[in-house]
This record gives sequence, structure tokens and C-alpha cells, in this order.
Amino acid sequence: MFNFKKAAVAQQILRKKVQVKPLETSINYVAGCDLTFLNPFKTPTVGIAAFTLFKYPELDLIEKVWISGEVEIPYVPGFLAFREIPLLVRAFNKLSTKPDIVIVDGHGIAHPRRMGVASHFGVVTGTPTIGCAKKPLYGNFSPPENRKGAFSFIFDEEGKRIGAVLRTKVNVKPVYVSPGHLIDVEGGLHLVYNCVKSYRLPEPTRISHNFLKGIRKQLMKNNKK
DNA sequence: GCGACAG
DNA sequence: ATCTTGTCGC
Repeated sequence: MFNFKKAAVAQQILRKKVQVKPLETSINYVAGCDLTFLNPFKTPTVGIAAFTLFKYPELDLIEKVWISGEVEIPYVPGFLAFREIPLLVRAFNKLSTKPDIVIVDGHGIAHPRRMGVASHFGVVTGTPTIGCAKKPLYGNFSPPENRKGAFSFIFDEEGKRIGAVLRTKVNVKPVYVSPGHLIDVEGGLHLVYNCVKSYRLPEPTRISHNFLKGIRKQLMKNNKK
């Protein structure tokens, strides 16, 4: 079975490789990704991972890819990356065009050991990443004002900025943005906000999720026959 | 000791 | 993290 104690040690080693700094390249393509499970409450189960690629800043959809496979590691808060990364990397490799940055569904450095799934994915693939989660995991913050575009920063125990809480839509819960790799807090915040249209989640994440919904439906149907 | 705890 | 339906507020 999976050893979470060793996984925590691995995260402590990997965190030294995370680079939080201004993005060095211009953004022409941005990708989003997501996972779904045939039975999310059972492990092992079959997981499906998807990537969607968009032109930036127009947000025109360019490509969609997916892959499925067995997932054997259970979800434990703080260790999401170990469950999701194998399939995410396989799906990422199917993209015919590599994005300049990836928005990952989960946290980056706003994590107990600064190694959320976004940072982990960024380090193992050498890609700039930004985490965009729907719920808080780690850090101190005050809720942002109820205006679209309002935000407040997330701080660690030492008072260092590790992310931001961003209101992408009025009267809707905010999202939690933190650098994954090769970008900083401000840059990530700006990118996520530029990827938001009329919904709570940025388009790359939202479209990836919707895409997977259809794939999952097809797979469930084929499973029965 | 207790609560909190991405997906 | 899934699915489905109804309900409420803007």
C-alpha cells in the first residue's frame, strides 16, 4: 500500500525545485486539466484525465485530449498529487501543442509543504503552472469583497504571500489561486482572472470538467455492454 | 485534545 | 471527486 510518510519526505525534497518567480515567456497558449473517476468513493478505481488547450488571450478552444487508467492511490488531503499526477502527465503528453502555462484544478504552493498538485505537476514536467482550487487547504486570509475581481492574499505562518483568494463572480464563492511553478502570485492571479468569462471557474478548468463529463458518460455506457 | 482537511 | 431534483435569491 502507499506510504504517505515517504510521500511527505518526497514532497520536502521536491519543494526545493519549485520556482516562484515572474513568468519569463509570453503566453500564447494556456491549458486546463481535470480528472474524474468512475467511482470516486472507491480505490482502486478507473480515472479519466483531460487537458484542454486554448489560444491566449482570445480563449479560443484549440485541442482536447483525454486518457483513462487505473488509479490505486486514495485521496488524502495534502497528497492529492500522488493520486492524480500519473494520469495527468499521460494526458498532457497527448497534446500536440504544448501550452505556455497550465491551470491545475487544486492548489500550488498554498499547501502545508508547498507542494500542491499544481507545483508537483509543474516540477515533474518542467512546465509553468498555476493552481486554482475551489476550497481552501492551507494559509491565512480574509474573505475578498463581494465584487467581481476582488481578491485578498493568502499568507503562510511566516507571513509570506503564497496565493490569493479571488472573487471571479458576484454572489458566488471565491476561488483559491496559488503559483504552481515558474510564475509568481501576481502573475498567476492575473492569468486566472483573464481566463474567466461568465462563470466561477476559469475557462480552461471549466471546459476540461465539462469535456470529462461526456467522456465519463460514454465510458460508463461501454462498461455495461 | 480538537477541528480542519485540494480532489 | 458523482448524479439528480427542487428551491431560493439576484
